[in-house]
Amino acid sequence: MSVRVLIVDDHPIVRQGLRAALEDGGLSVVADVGTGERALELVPELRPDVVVMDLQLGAGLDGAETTRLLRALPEPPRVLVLTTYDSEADILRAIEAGATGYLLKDAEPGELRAAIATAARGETVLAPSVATRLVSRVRAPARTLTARETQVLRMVAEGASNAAIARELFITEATVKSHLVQVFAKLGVDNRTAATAEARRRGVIR
Amino acid sequence: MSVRVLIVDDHPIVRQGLRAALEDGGLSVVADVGTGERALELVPELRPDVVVMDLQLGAGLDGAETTRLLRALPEPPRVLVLTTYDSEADILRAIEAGATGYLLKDAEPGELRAAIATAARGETVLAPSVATRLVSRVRAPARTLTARETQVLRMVAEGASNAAIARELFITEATVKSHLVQVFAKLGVDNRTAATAEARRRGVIR
DNA sequence: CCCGGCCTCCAACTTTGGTTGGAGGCCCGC
DNA sequence: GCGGGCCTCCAACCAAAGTTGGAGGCCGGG
Repeated sequence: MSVRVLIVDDHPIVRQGLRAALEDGGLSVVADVGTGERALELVPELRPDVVVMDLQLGAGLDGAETTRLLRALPEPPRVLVLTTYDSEADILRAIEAGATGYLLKDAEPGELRAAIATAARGETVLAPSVATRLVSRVRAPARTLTARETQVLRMVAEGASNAAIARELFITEATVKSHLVQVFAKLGVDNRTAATAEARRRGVIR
Repeated sequence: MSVRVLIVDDHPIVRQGLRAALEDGGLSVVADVGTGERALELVPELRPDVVVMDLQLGAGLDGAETTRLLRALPEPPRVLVLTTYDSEADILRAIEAGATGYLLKDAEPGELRAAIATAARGETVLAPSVATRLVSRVRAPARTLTARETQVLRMVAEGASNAAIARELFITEATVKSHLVQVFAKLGVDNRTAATAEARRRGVIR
């Protein structure tokens, strides 16, 4: 019996392409939808084995959040993330939300079908570039930013001053500077603009 | 006789989706290719009326450059850009490269087919959000950055210091600061990190 | 229980960035 | 030929940002 798939992507063109690619390969596409909300409605009813999920879904629920909610259902489907970006932040969010796999949209239809079969069996499947990122993250002994540091960095990237950040977070400017010292050291830079550039490059912010 | 279309997109899934959407609508897809180079090879031979072009094409020629080269051919095809982003920089580059239209990938298949018909007649077709950006750009009396200002801003966004920028451009730091004063005023901000954030938001840098 | 990481804060200092109000040369279009 | 935009440069000042070398409280794991 063939694997039952539900497609979540906000682009109609991509939905149509996926459907064609999967049905050509003998898979059964039970539905294709454009929003996370719609996916949450249909999954309990249609019981797909695998949900193919885009991360960027326009307004409303995003792909990672939808994945988390789907995985919280009784007898949840496997979720295979299929997206354009391989930023570290996206990958980590998706995996920690419970995704069984992470593929990029430049995948060939054949790879994609193989990945769905693998995901249906509950085995993890990662695109090569995604795997590389994860491995290098494990190897590099986690010069990883803490939650607070990331939060501060994100505000810096928006153009906020230290004073503004302090106000918004109800801490002193001294503390903001302390966090930034850590951030600069971890990213190997020495000023805030370089930090946002490097963070973007590494994908810790988008 | 039906409109002849050639598809250029680096994602096989999207190519398949586009092909399905267009053929369902009675259009004739003469080929779909993944690179600009391949498009340049096939167009003189297949003579499509309209080329549907993604801007992001991975390695090699990008969509804007490919558009420019296609439009330089004898009896060139119309080029309809179909992409994910509506950044000002992308839009301007595409239009000035000779694109006849600019649509976003969240378009419905029906809209897309209508746009192709319009483009085939040589009329311009813009997605609403793209049109809005263009109009607001015309209305706002061109608080537009000069070449030099953009160059400096781009280096700022990379995290370069004023001193580093001065060195690289063979000008003094005073000049760099002068340019930045202009940039800040035009973008309505008062520091370099906010400037890069705003520039990114407006799509003047990516 | 104590160690380590995280978050908070401080003072005092140096450096960089940003502001103000200029100026001159160049080139283009009117 | 001249006005205007662009690019260049200057001095001097003020305001942020970044550095250094601390410290204390909290929490979770060994």
